[in-house]
Amino acid sequence: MSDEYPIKAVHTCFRILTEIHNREGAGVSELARSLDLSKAGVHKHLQTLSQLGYLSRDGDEYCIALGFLGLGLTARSRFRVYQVSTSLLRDLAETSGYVASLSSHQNGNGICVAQTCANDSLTYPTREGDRISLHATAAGKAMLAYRPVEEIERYLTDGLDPITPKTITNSDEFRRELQSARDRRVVFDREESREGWQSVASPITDLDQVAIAAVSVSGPVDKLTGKRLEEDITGLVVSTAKSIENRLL
Amino acid sequence: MSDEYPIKAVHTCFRILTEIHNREGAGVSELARSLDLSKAGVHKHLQTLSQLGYLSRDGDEYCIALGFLGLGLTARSRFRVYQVSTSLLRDLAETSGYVASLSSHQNGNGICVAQTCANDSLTYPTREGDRISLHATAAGKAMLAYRPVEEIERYLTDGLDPITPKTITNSDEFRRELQSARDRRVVFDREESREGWQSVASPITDLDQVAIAAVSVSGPVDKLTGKRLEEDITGLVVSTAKSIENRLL
DNA sequence: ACGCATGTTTGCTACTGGCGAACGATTGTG
DNA sequence: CACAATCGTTCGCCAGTAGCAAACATGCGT
Repeated sequence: MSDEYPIKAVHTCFRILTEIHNREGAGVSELARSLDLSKAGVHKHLQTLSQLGYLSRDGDEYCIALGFLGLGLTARSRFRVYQVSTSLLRDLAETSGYVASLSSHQNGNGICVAQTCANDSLTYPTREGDRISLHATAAGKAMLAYRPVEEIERYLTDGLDPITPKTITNSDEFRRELQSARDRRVVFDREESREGWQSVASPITDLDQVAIAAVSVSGPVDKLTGKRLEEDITGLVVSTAKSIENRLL
Repeated sequence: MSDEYPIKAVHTCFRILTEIHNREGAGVSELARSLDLSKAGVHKHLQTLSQLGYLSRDGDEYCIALGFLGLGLTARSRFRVYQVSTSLLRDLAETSGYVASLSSHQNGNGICVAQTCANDSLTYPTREGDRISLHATAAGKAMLAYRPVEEIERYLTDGLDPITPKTITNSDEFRRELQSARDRRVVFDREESREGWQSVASPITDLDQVAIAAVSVSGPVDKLTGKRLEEDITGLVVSTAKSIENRLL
């Protein structure tokens, strides 16, 4: 399946794009160096992408342009889960007082689809559209727990990279974590993906009990005591996830 | 400049993507037919893009996937104009009672960057992220009017394609339209881009009086009388554009 | 059972993606 | 002020691949 990408040029094209995305703008030499490509080659790609309206020059570096906005927003609005969740997410953020997110599962990847903050002082590091790891985040674990066994095993063989010192990297421990997620329909993230932040998540499953998305609330460790997290907010998250599932029927 | 795109494969890759985007999902044969490519070639592209997470199979057709969401949203949030406009746009939509939009100019293209509707019953056909034509929309004309002369002339030579029966296609008439836009800092769109819809727009310019964006309000012809459009709403649009310009300093 | 649509796979070849090297333009450093 | 070290860009060039035609597999409606 994942021999190699059939069309190499497209692959390098998106390698360049994501590198620019991560660096929030970059120049030719910079990109050629970090992607191990020739300057000339990178330059050709940048020219092509600029002409097509997917990159724009901002001073001396290339930046992601608005050409992607339409693609990204229609991809999201096609999602029924997203459509029915927006109002519920807002409520969840306000009653919990922290950051409420909707994440989705697509092709073995987790993506934060929508996010609402209770107030502007909270600057949660994950943003809408960001990829989230399936093993280190609450939403990721919630989704992974409700996926077919073979998919879980395949994920485990790829290895559980440590993202913070508290990330679960032991396979057996991780399997227990998923089992507990299935038992209680809730998972926690205790600084496993971002130091200083913890979360609670609950899965959103289809009629076959396969996860398609997850709801989560995240807050800074110093403002969110264990008790409040594990009791009050946990209840809110689970009931929001349930409500969303009902709206999908 | 626009000899040909240096990297053809990337060009066809995005031709395929936009075709899927326009059709809101498509299959291999369908795409090969309308883009005049071989089925095998299209298939390779689709496989590559799927593996990279930019397409997903939904039943029997390929759809734009969430991989683009991150790219699109960061492109937008990088825009200072967007950042400072959101609250003002909301106010504009509410006080006018119709649809308020912020459009931007990038590489000779217009794009609707943000949009707020006063109420949900309004279903304005242009959505966030959509390309808008520079000669048939109010926002497009507002921006074009405040661009360098050579750019305007270049645009005129490409031809003013009629989009609706009321689209201005005569070069001289169009030049007069732009002049009037410069005189009053306001332009109208009277069903020139969408039948049944009209708009008012005012440009947002930088210190050199070059347009970088435009603010507009759109409403259905049967609910928006000429008087209200040309007086009350026009004033609101112009003052909103001015406020945004001030916030940019 | 057949015909016709689809998606997928297989060689094959002309073309092109990506390389190294060289060229100006800028920068900043001694 | 000149030198060194960047940067982005352009130029040929060759191996490798993008894209083709055609065959194959599969599913649908008649």
